[in-house]
Order: sequence, then structure tokens, then C-alpha cells
Amino acid sequence: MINILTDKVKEAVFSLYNQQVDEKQIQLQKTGKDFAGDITLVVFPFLRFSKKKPEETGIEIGNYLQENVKEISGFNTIKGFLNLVLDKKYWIGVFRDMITDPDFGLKKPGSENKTILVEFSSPNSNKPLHLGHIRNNLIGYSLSKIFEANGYRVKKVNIVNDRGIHICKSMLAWQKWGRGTTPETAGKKGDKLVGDFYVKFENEYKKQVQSLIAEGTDKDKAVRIAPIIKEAQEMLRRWEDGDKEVVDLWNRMNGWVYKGFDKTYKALGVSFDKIYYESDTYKTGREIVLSALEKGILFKKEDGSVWVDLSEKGLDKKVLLRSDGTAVYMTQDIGTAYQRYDDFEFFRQVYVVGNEQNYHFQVLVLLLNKIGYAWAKDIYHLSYGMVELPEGKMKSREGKVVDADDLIIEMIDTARDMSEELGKLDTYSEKQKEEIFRIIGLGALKYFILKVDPKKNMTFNPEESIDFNGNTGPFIQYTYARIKSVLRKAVEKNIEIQNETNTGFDPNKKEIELIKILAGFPKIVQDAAGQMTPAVIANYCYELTKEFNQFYHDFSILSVDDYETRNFRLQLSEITGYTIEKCMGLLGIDVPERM
RNA sequence: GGCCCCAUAGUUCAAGGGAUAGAAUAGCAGUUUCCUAAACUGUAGAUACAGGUUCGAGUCCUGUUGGGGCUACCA
Repeated sequence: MINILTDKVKEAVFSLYNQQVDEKQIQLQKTGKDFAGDITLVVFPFLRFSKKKPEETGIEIGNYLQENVKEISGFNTIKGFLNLVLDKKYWIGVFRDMITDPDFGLKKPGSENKTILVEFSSPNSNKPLHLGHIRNNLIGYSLSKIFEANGYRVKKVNIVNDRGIHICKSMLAWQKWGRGTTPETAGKKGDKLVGDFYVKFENEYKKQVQSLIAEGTDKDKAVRIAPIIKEAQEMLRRWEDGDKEVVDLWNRMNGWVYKGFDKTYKALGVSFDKIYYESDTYKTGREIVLSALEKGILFKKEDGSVWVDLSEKGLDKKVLLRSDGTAVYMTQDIGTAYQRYDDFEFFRQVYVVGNEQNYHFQVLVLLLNKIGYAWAKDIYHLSYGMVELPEGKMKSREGKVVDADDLIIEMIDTARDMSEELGKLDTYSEKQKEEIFRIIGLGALKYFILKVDPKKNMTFNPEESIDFNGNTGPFIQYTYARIKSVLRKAVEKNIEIQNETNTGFDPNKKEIELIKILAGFPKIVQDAAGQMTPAVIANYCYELTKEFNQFYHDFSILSVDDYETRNFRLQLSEITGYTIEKCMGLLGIDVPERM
């Protein structure tokens, strides 16, 4: 519709004022809430052509459009705004499209014939997942659904940082104080157990540093020479040499962690098409760096370390291989990116990584470009904001974190308490009930996080986030359950919904309003992909839900005698429920049949 | 020190340079003989400060203040 109007406005200006206008000057937008009309044209840009007052210009263009566009049934102008009213028949036409096309708003998977890679999660293998990872996972997962809905082939990938000093710290602490503990003997998830040893290491390390300082060593030196950190570094060297004992322990403990991660991923409802491990990709990275060094793209310092100079781009020099030849984070990321292009020939690669790594990705892209990879330009860093707690930033070293598993359980518990109190599910089996509690609890958590624009920092207040009223997941789920309930009642009453709507049918204002919102779904799906934000979907879904609740409150559906009205309202309810389900699906949120 | 990001009701979030800045929550006041009241209705409350660009600025530019991040031969 917007496209048709854009052309017609161009025509109008040409025929009225004999001027060509640039499409950028044609601003068509949704009419504001308190004004009559559906689409508004901003006429200010045309004043220099018409040489008339804004209102007169608006009326002239309005007249032209009404005569030449059959869907326009009227218009009004207020100041420089031309509000166009679309005919009810037009809206009923759109409504029929929605009803006949179950995939309304969604493109066929793979119709774009382009592959987008979405990297998310990217955990370290030395500690459990926390709230920050939850935001990361939810954004990444939702985004891949949104890309799919726009017709792209999507590959969800994860990179595990399984190599480096951090994992050696956990390993060392386990050797020292573990006494052979395993997740089984400790009765603990593997990632939790390994995380505990990481904390043990850090505590001991801190102690050693403090006593060194007390003995008169200065702080910087103490941090470097504490015996336990020396041991950890030695262990890392042995790992890089392939020392069997170290590698075996590394494999064993990582295995525990992955098992734990799998549980958390499963509980969150996210999955991956391919998991990369830094321990595999860092070697590729090193080869690339070495060959680039030969070509003179990089340079070597006297001590043998390899660097890239990005000062011409306004950035610093950056180390790529240490003087002992070992790889750093950046080296590994070069290797991973290369590997992925080799695997998938992506049209675009989106990294869902926190904004504290903005600099890292800026360097990565410039570097890949410098090395000569044409696909470097197709890399996009979706830099999401930090999740803060009301008392400030989470600090994993100080144990000030919200654990992912704990949070999920807490949300489900709250859903259970609330549901039992309301007592609407008393006739269901325990198993059925638990499934509903899970859907609600997770829905609350996911929606709370995804409704915020990824780019922005957000505050997570544990008390407020478990509120299930207002702009929340459960509010939307509740509306869905009510719609389902009405549809079930219709079946009980032997009322069959006919898939037809007479163009002569005259919906009331609220019904038209709902159709208008429903008709906006395809654009929302596109916008969400374009702006790479699930929040667009969440806010749309909330708006739709609220509108439906008002309709539901004000009008009867089943008890209407007039066949046509009742059938129309049932269709409207069905399509609203279906659209809610699609939206929530794009967010990775399930909807319950009842609650 | 240098570079980057952010600042909207008490609080948590919205607002592609466009109309009277939307919601939610907390507060106050209401709505259940009727399809699920986890609902609906009403009420009050905000663009950090100072300039500038523009017909028009929460949005763009400059400065100030306040907050966060990066600036490792950690990942």
C-alpha cells in the first residue's frame, strides 16, 4: 500500500505543480492515535513546489489521491499533515488475505537463498552460565528465528572458549583440592563444580598476592609472581605441548562443563547447528597470521611476537602471536571466522557479543580486511548492552552473579505459586501443570529480557521481573489462552468457523482497529530483521494483545446471534491468537493452551 | 590521559527529524449474575544542563555535568 501511495504522491505533485520529487521526500507514516485517518503524508517538503499554505497543499494532494486511488475513501488536513482514510473494504480485503494465508507475514524458509550465520552464547568453559549469557542466548536465538522468517537460511553457531589460562585455573584447583570429586560424587552439575574450583583458585591467588604485598612486594609484581599463577601458566604450557596428563584432565573437566551447559541450553530452549571450539580454531588462526606475516601485511618484533599495525585506521597496534609463538584471543577469532566462511559461505555473519568487545570486533574486521578476505565486510557485531542489577554491575569473580539455572527455576516456581493461588488448573494432572508452569515462567523471563532493545544496557530487578501483570510475557500468554478457550467453547457448541468474509460486512471501530494492527505484522517482521532487534516484535505483540483484550472485554463473541458477526469475531480471535503465537515463536517463547 | 556508548514520569521500558512524548509498574478511584479479573476503565506524573542547525529536535551538531565501557603477550 505504501508503495502504491508513494508512486501516486509523485504523480500528484507532478500533475499539480509540474515538479519531480525525490522518493526520500515522500514521508508516509501511520496516522497518530488522536487523528482521523490511517496513513499520513507530511506535506511540508512540497511547500516549495506548491508555493501555497500547508493546508491548501494538503487538500490539493488529498483531492488528487482520493480521485486516483480507489482504496482511499476520504482525507483531512491538519497543519502540514494530510491524513488519508482507507476504505473499510480495503481492510476487509487484507483480513481475507490473512485468513487464507497461514504464513501471512512470513517468507518461505530459504526463499532468499542466502545464509546468515548467527553466533551467540560463546561461553568460557571454566564457569557456569549467568544472566548475561541468558540475554545473549535469547537475543541470538530469537534473531535467528527472525532471519528465518525473512526467508534466509540461518546457521546458529556457538564458539566455546575452551582453551587458555582460565580453564587451567579450574584444573589446577581441582588437582590441589578436588580429592577426585566428580559431578556424580558431588551431586552437582559439571559446570557448577568446575566453576567452584575456579572460585577456589581465585581466592587462593588473592591470598597469595596479599601476603606477598604484606612482605613488601609491589602489587604488579605480586600479581605476576604468586606461586599459584605460575603453576597455572606452567600447566597451560604443558597443555599446548600436548602433555597427556594435562590434556586428559582438560578433556575430562570440559566434558563435565559441556554436560552442564547442555542442561542449561535445554532449559532455556536454545540450540545450535554447529559448535566451534577455540582449541580447534586457534591453529588455523596462527597459520593465517604466519602467512600474512610472510606477505608483509603484519610485522614481527625483535622478541618474536607478531603484530598488526592499524594506526592508519586510527587504532593501535595489536599483538597476534605472543613471543613464545602461542595464540591470543584475536588469533583464534581469525581462525574461527575463516573456518566458518569455509563451512558456510555466509552472506552475513552476525556476532552476538557484549558491547565491552566493541574494540575487539572493530579490530577483527579491519584485520580480516587487511589480510585480504572479501567477506570481512559481511561481518556484523551485534553489540548488546550489559545486564545490570539494581545494586550495580554483576561481578563473576566476586560471586555477584545471577546464575542462569537458579533464575530459570525461580521463575518457574513463581509461575507455580501464582497459578496454584488462582486455582484455574486444578483439574489437570501434575505433569500437565508442570509443563504450563514452565511455559509461563520461561515466558516471563524471556519476554522481560527481549522487550528491551539489545543495544541498550538494561537493569534486571529480580523482584520486578517476576511480576506477571502489565507488559509481560504471561500477560500475552494469558490472552492467548483465553482465545484458545473461546475457540474450544465454540467447538463444544458445535459452532464451526467458516473461512469466508463478505466484503459487504461492516466491522465496528474496534474490530477495524484490530485488523489494522494485524495487517502490520509483515512489516514488523521485516523491521525486526533490518534493525536486528527482537524488541520490535515484543512491543508489537504487546500492542496487539492489549487491543484484543479491550475488544474481548467490550464485545461478546460466542453469544452473538447474528451469524455473520459471530463468525467474523471468531475468525478475528483465531487470527489474533495465531499472530500472537507467531510473534512469540519469533521470540522463542511458547504459548499455553490454557493457564 | 586517549577513544567509544548512554542519559526520557518515583521505577522499568517505547517513540524510522514530524502533530498534544506513548506504555507498564508503584499511587489514587472504579468495573465480575455474561466467552478465563494473570483482564478492563478512569486519574496524576518525564525529555540532565546550556547553546546551535531546521518550517519542525527526545532524536542531528558543539560544550557542560553525571553514569558505563575499552585502552593486556587475559578470554
